[in-house]
Amino acid sequence: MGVNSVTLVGRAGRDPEVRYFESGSVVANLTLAVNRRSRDDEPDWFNLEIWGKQAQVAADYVKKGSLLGIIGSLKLDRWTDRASGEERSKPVVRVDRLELLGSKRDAEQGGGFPGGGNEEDVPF
Amino acid sequence: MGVNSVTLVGRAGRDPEVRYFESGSVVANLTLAVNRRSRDDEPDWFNLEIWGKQAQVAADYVKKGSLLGIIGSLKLDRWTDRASGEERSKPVVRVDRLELLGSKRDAEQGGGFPGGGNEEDVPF
Amino acid sequence: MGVNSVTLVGRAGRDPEVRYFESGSVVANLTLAVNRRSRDDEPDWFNLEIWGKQAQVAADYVKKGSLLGIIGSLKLDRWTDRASGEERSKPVVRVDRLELLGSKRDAEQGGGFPGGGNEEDVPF
Amino acid sequence: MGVNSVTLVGRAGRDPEVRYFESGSVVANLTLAVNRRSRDDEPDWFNLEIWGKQAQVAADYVKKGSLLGIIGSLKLDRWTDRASGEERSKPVVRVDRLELLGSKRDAEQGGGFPGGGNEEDVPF
DNA sequence: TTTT
DNA sequence: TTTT
Repeated sequence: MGVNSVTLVGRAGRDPEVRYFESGSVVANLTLAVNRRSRDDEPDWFNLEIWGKQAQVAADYVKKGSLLGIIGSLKLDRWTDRASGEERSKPVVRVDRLELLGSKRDAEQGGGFPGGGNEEDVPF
Repeated sequence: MGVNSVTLVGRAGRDPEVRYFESGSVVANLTLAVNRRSRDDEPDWFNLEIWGKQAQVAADYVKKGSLLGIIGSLKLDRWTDRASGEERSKPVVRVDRLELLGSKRDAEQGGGFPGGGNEEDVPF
Repeated sequence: MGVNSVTLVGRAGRDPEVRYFESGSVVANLTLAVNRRSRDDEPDWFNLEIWGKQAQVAADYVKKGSLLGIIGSLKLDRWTDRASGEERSKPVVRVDRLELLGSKRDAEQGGGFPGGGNEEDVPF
Repeated sequence: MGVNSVTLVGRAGRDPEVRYFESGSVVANLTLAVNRRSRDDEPDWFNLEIWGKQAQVAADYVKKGSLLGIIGSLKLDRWTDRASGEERSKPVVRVDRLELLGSKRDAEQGGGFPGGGNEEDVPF
């Protein structure tokens, strides 16, 4: 009785942290910077959690700065702070699909979006 | 250079809080319970923020328990806790579209989908 | 290098057609009526294609009139019309996740979806 | 009573066609190639329809080959073929938000995301 | 804090 | 018809 779908495009803030469990499971964690509409705003930084094969893809191909597209769902990790006793929560995006968008090669070979880079030119 | 799209279906945990600003702006805030796949799990609770006309729709039609579909974007409200000096953040879903998908009252009143299947009959 | 995510909520126009292959694969096909913003407009009717376990869920629980939420991707089936030689295409939504959001029966009975509440009964 | 959300990332197959109406409305139409998971598969080609300010952005900045992210909804344009009398339909993605992904600056500077991880440095 |  |  719930639908929960999140699609994001942004850049990895760090190389992924990858953990291998004795069970054979793999999980990759990374942060993704997603711009807001106005370029003056700070981007939003989201915590991504990726399991299984896609985690291995992240481990092998995602680097700090990689442009990524992800499809997943949003969950709230909740816990009680020991010191203060306060309820805390951290949003985590559970990634179902990970797409590597563009690459260093893209950038080297040029192309892309003409006239970009000047905020005044992009009126949104 | 960012894409940020969130689609959720869940139930309102409370009647919306609506604030009217002197500027004429309206904002409605409410929490949405979105069930996880397993019914044993606690749902995720998300904070929704709705501006403008859709806020007025929320004020007029959304009640505790209403089944809602929303399309919007995910942002992280960030602040520094005065007492502890710690960085805090709270995820907020900024709603661009709000759909009323029915409520307990609908069900009680015999609402729902009478005689579906014939296109002429589809009452929505 | 592609991102393709579709989220829909609407009502099943017919009971699903389910096919079992010798390989053990299962596919369910159904149409979904999704309202446009204006209630005066006709809804959009989409073709859904569901494979595997979720197809079996569709076979067992989805009826004409069921309110469904789906997450998937959009593809265009293309072919050449034999008679006219023209290129044709039909959009199909490949469903990755299927959520049962209630049915006519729900509204009438005021209860949930048949067999619900017991995780073992809801194999997804 | 409908939810309809589509998020795509792909490349423009052509420069947009832009039409200006006497009413002052602007519409841009273009096709978007969205790759499937397997690179051996042909991409899906979608028809995009963009109105208003975003249409003007498309007119000014989108070129054949531009990498685009879009958020919108899926509709089916339907008509009856005059010659054959057959029902036809063509899927159209109505774009609510258009994002230009990748920029000249990216290309000029080579390699992704210089100095990432420090929010102050994030150049997008 | 929702709902089935 | 895009791109890698």
